Amino acid sequence: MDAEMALTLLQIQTSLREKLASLSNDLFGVVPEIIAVETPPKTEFGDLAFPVAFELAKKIKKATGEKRNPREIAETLKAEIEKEDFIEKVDVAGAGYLNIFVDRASFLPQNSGDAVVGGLASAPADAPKVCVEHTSVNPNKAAHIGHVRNSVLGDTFQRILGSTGKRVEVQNYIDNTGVQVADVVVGFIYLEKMGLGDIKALDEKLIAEGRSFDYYCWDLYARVGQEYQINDDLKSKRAKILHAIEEGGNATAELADYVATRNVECIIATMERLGIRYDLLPRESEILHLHFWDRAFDQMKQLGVIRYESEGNHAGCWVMPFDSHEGTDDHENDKILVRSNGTVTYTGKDIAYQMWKLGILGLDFNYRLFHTYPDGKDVWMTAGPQAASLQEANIPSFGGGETIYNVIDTRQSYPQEVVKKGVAAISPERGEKASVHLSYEMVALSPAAAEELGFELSEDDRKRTFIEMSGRKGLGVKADDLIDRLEEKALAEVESRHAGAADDEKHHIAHQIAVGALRYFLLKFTRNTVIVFDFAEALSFEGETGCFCQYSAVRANSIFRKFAEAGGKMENVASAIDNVDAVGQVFSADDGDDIWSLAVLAARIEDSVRQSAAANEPAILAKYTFNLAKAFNLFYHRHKILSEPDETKRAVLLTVANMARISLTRSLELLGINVPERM
RNA sequence: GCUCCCGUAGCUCAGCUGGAUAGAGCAACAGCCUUCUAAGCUGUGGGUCGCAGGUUCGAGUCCUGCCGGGGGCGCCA
Repeated sequence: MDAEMALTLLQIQTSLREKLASLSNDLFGVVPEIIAVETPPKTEFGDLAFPVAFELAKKIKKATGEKRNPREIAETLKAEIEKEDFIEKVDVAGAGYLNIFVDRASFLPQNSGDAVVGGLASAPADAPKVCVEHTSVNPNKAAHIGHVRNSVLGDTFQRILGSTGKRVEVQNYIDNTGVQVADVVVGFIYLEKMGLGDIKALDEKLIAEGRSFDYYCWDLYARVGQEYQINDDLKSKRAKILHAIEEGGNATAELADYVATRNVECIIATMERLGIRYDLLPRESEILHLHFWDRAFDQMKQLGVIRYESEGNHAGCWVMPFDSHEGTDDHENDKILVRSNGTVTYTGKDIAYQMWKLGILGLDFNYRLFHTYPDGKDVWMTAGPQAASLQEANIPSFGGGETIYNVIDTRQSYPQEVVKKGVAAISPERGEKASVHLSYEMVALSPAAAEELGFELSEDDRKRTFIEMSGRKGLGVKADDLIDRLEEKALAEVESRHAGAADDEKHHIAHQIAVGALRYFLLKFTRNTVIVFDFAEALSFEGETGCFCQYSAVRANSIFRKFAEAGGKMENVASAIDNVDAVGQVFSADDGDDIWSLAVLAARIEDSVRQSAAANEPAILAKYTFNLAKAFNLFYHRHKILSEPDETKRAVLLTVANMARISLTRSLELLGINVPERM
């Protein structure tokens, strides 16, 4: 097969778009801004559909006043388009659709095997870098299911970007000097009466008992929250503790650092269970101690993007003028970055951090190796000024991304808007498009789920459609608990199917199924849908689930295992499908459309990934994956592949099944879901 | 009060920059395991796309208003 002649579906699509644009210009003297392409609702309608004639009719009328029939326009285009040799035929359908039928017999060998995902490639070393920040759980407690939505979205999006040729750096911001950490520190010092030594001893005791530090902190944080309500004295301690932590270089800060770091370790371990990893953990303490804010502040003052207020409500503050956002009439729209007492707001610090991410701050962190994953991948953490002299030789270069994606829930869209506008004001040439807020809705609990967790609800709460999780109240589904339950349930299923398998293997499979279930569950919803968590739904392995997709891929693999065991050779299959006439006959038979529909769906993976990347919406890829799995299951039931007597047809069935499993495996991989050996 | 998002089958959700007969899963009912794994497949029922106007050859999708639900609006983070 001539490699230069091989065309992927997306290339065919692009080529037709270009052709249609020039034809429009040549034949009608107008060019639509965009040539829309659709997927026809049924295989009988073709493989690609262009509603371009409607658009042209509109344009022509506007330009000349002449009313043209879309069908007639489509007929004119059809005659030209049909000349392309990768096209079998073109139909004009409906009111004027241009339906394209790809030449199946020549498409198949060109896109068989790994070629079906050939358009997806990892980034070359000199590719532009983008940064994705996700997870960013306050390091004062265990991660809950809401945090996992963030991490799974970010991790999946990161994988998607990578497959479109971007070099991706994943950051997990650690707010180690914030109020949430301070709250737990207040709990340790004033409620538990513990010092650093006591906490370390507690930590060892917990490990010995098989309990985890982040769970302990989860409960302690909730206790502190409760206590604050009735104990003003305790609450007054918080400000002092917070100040000591921010300042650093004292016993309280040391204690806080231990607590925060242990929680980070626990959270990283939780995420690692789900296949989620990071390149860098930037910490707030370094942003403070390396004076990132001061640098950002200087730049903003120099450029005049912020203003000192000498009178009014904000007298004594430095503010960023911000007039286009939603706000109350009672408050001016300007965003305060430096308070009248001289302290910096969170948004101020965030602007400095965003500037660093974009490479426009003019300062860098120091770094230290934080952790190495079992396969050798390193995670780095930022380090303070004292680390400057002992910087390791081979520290990767961090930050300085072309585009920065911040995965943060939608409730923070206002401060994110300020950050974006702020850095765009500092660097107009990069502009607002360099900062993307990948927002998503929260994961809430159904009243039933909250009660299942043992929380007592008021009458009013019970009537609500959902109840927000709250770390402060200790209300939430902890990530590790849910993963444990999923693994347990999956293990029971594996036991019942493969009782004879080794324990290691059974556990491994159960783990893969659990991860698939959880990740798919969180990815199938679009970002702006509130997920009302329901145990039954989250624990399901049937229907639209990760498990369903995995099962489909496992079945496909099993066909090829059997095929190889019987001495089958894929080379023979490849040469059999080079027979264009015979393959053409298979596709023109009664079930030809049916077989082709799976091949063409498998070939749509690249388009799906690109759509997903362009819309910043992993759910698009999740839906595609499920549809492909479903289509394969249907194919599997309709066609007896290995026992097919006709040699060419068998080769076609095997080729199409192979395309489907390669595509399915790849799209699952992009969702962070592995295909088990057996299920 | 200002502002953003949502309202699609009994339930939970898709519906690609306006396009073909509005789809999927769950739940319900009826079928399919001597044949590549039944965590599967097939079939049936189920819809005034919140309501009312408007733009368009064409509206679940765009515009306006209203109703209902949620978020945001701090010298918190």
